[in-house]
Amino acid sequence: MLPIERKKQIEKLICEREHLKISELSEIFNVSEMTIHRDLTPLIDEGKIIKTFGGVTCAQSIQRQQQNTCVYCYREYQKHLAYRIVLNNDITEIACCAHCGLLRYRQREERVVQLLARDFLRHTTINAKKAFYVLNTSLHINCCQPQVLTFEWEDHAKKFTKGFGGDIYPFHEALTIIYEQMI
Amino acid sequence: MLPIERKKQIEKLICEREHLKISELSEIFNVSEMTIHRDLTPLIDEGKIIKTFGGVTCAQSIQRQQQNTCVYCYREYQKHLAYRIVLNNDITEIACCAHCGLLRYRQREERVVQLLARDFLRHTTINAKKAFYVLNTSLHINCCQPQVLTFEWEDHAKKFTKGFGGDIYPFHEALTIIYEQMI
DNA sequence: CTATCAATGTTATAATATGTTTTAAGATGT
DNA sequence: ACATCTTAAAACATATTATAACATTGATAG
Repeated sequence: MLPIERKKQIEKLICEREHLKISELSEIFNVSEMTIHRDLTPLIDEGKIIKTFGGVTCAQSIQRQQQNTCVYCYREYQKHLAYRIVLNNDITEIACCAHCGLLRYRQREERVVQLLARDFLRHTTINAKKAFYVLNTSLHINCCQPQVLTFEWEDHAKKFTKGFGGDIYPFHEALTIIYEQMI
Repeated sequence: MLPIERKKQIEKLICEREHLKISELSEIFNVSEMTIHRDLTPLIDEGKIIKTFGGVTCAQSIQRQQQNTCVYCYREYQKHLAYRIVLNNDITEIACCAHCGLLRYRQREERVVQLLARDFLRHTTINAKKAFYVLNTSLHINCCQPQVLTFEWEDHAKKFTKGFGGDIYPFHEALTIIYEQMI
């Protein structure tokens, strides 16, 4: 295997597994640990990985551990479902989905200056207060229950429920319903 | 074999295999490594290949891997629409959407060992050959035209088209239709 | 026939990659 | 805080590959 191939694969492996020992990489590619150290140097310089004693960690995954968990349920969130709550001290809280986002909103209500959701189909960022909330649909997305989907346009929400069923609510109604279902 | 013929074949080989050693090329064409070096010089000058110690790499494949761009249309791709083509040399090519993925599949067909898509609604990774392809729907997702959406289950595809319109096809039919629409 | 040229091979030297050994630094347990 | 173990980094040695210079071959024109 060419050195450049190995270097690429090392980078890929680290990102996939998040953590790896130098000794493991040495065995995988059948080269000495010194060679692995040398392969890693440019990746460290570029900030792609972080080296700790005995191993390496993907720089992104470190961020993820610190930042990518839902502020309400502590689940890891996916970008396309994320619900963002901007507070009056410029801090943004991120919930894993509209379900958690609505519940968190109730807790923080008086400090919230902005509320952002994602359009379920187009993944565009939208104003969560003007969004249309679909509950009780037959499509399950493997996030929190009772499930809540957000749409920018009522038209899309209607077309969606035509096929997948469910009920459409504006922001405040969805807020009340979810809250009542959780107590 | 004529020198010019060998040079052409070297270029082709490098693009196919992505990586190649000088020593391998030397054996394949039964000429000295020095001759291979000389053959490669113009390709390097043209920027078609990148030479590293001991071998050569196809320039395109390096750029693509680094930049998160579609292997077919060179657009930056989004994870939830990505279409992945795993080749028999363990290299994975990534297209920005099913549209580009299908067209790329045609080019690489005999070398493809696996084909992965994402379920449009649930974002789960699915077998692209068993997926259901929705064309001509009214929902536009700001990727390549003619637009192609992939679903794991026919049921979901049907429910989707009930609201948003469009036609459902299995893999091979979608492949043919997209190809014919692009010529 | 031989001068010339292009293509290729050969050899010597330089550059790069890798491994090994030694020394320094960090982790761990008492 | 110290002893011990593990890992990192530096220095050196070795192996591999690249490059440049020169040699060989074969074709062609004069």
